[in-house]
Amino acid sequence: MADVAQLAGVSKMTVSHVMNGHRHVRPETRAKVEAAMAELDYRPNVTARALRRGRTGVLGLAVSNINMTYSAELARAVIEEAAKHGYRVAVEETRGRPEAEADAWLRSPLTYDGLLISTSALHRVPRGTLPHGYPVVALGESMEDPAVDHVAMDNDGGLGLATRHLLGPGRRRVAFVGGSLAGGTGMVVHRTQGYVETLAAAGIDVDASLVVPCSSGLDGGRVAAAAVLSARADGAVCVTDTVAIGLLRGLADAGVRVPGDIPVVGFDNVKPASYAVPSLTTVDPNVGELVSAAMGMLLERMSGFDGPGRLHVGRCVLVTRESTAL
Amino acid sequence: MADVAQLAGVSKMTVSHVMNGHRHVRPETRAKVEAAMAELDYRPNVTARALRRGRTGVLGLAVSNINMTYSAELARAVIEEAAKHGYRVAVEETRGRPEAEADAWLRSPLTYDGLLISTSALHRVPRGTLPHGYPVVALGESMEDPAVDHVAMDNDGGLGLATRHLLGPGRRRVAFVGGSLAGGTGMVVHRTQGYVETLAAAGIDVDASLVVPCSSGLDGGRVAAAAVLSARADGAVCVTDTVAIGLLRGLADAGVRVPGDIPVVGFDNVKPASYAVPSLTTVDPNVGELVSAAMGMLLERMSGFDGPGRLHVGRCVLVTRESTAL
DNA sequence: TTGAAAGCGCTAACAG
DNA sequence: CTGTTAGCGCTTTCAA
Repeated sequence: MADVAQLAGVSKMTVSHVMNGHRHVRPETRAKVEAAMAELDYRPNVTARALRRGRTGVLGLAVSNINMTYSAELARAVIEEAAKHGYRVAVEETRGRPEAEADAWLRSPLTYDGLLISTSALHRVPRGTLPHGYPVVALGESMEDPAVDHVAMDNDGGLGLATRHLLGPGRRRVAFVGGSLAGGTGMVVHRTQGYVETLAAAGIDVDASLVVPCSSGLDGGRVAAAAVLSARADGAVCVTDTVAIGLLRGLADAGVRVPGDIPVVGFDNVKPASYAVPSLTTVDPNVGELVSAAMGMLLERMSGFDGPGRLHVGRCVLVTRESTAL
Repeated sequence: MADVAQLAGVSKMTVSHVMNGHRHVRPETRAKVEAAMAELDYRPNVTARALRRGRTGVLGLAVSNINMTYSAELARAVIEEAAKHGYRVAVEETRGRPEAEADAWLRSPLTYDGLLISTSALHRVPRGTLPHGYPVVALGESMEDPAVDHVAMDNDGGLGLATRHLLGPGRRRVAFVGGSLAGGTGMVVHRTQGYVETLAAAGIDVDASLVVPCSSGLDGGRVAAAAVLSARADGAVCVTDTVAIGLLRGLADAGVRVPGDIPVVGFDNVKPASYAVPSLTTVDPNVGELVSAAMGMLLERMSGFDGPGRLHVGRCVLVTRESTAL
């Protein structure tokens, strides 16, 4: 920058103002500066700028698994919402690893003006580890840290919608694929709870063999098909669309027809759900609305709001498609 | 940091060394410093550190569309490869707008120690706009900027594999879905070229109605189904797996059986391809190998290599599955 | 084993 | 309309 200033015969300040348009510069001066910048192929050092300004214009988004469709769609929504407010977004992946990893990640983020975290392992992060006094909003499951703003979907209620949709005339053996009666991520716990409560309300005892745990990817659902069949399920609710799409594949492997033999419901209303064969009935958590709520909270934190953590819970809607069309 | 130093009764330097382990500190001194850091909930300012050190330990990855499965899987591969070398990765989305790609490239320079760009619109960025002398590797299609390292897949050859796989006894009307005879992104141009060349080698004239342009998402493929059918195609190669999965859905809508009526092939060997119903035959570009080549080049650039741009082209392999099992 | 000084590249605040 | 001064928070260099 000093070189540019010297070549243009002005001070560094003038160069700075030409770059930022922060004040009026005489056209000839501006032209000289711009010529010098071009001549020297000058590029501002954004690190120095950030240090001086105290802000970067970039928000961070932490997701546990960047190639899960849900994360990717969430990222897209966050990027669009942030752009409306003039911010860029950088996405980082935490791999959903517990304490150590999340903690290490959380110690470093001061490059970002604010941070959105959507990670499944966060419920295991010791309370107080999160950087209070630094703008953070947790997206997704509760971390049980009351000092941090949370935006959650209504996992419990959403899974209730899905389960009730399947429970019907003569159908009482609805499986829950990807659920767990023995704990797990916050998301799994809450969705399992929704399943259990809904069965209870319908007067059905939970048959543990119908709660089929599985890994969170496509593969988890595919593998789970065997257990679903051997439990003689007459319907299947899945913990996520990804698991559901895997299950569709697993059922196809076994020659089972969907919805004819077993209707299937997912959760998340991710785009591929409507392109699956058969297209997937699912629970739409309204991510756009969640993201805009989260962004609102984050911006408030960034402009100095320092109150206690708040909680926003979205509302879910059932979207019916072929996989439950009987 | 000054506060910590004062509370611990030492100089800022000692605090710095306790943090970084750069030199020996007497255990009692270290303990005092650590106590002070905990007491004050001290968090180092990574921006200041980066400014002083001249490096951040973070690499940038620019993708045009973060919720395309391919981008997400690429990101995952890059993150893992970078981790092997001690780097974190931040992913940014450019939405395929040339300005945004140039922007990520031009403005991020000193935030990231190096930058990988997976481009679709970059071929439209004016040559010379790009910051030479800053570590950059382009992943994917050529930008025709010979000063920049490129790592590309063999789009042309890969599409040849796919097309030849379908051309066979009595099958001469193989469509190319998502292709374009009129230009487009570098990727589309190269894959179309592979299609055209392969037909030529088989002595078949290109029927323009069999080259069906479409948007790049699932929807593009779904919508394209109608054109494929009305062109009386007897097989379909798709520009990407995503388009292919959309096409499967579109054909299912029309009651057309795959592979019975029309076998389908994709490109990218993205994970959902093997979970589609029917599972999708596709071209595997070997992303892992491409990423490791790109990372190698990037690390060389980061350690000062300043030679002319290099080109690495990977090799593709056909993976056959149900969608072409006759 | 510890400290003091200098400065990374930039911009806010105050002149002129 | 333009320049000067000071300093963001940290680490490198040199000195003790």
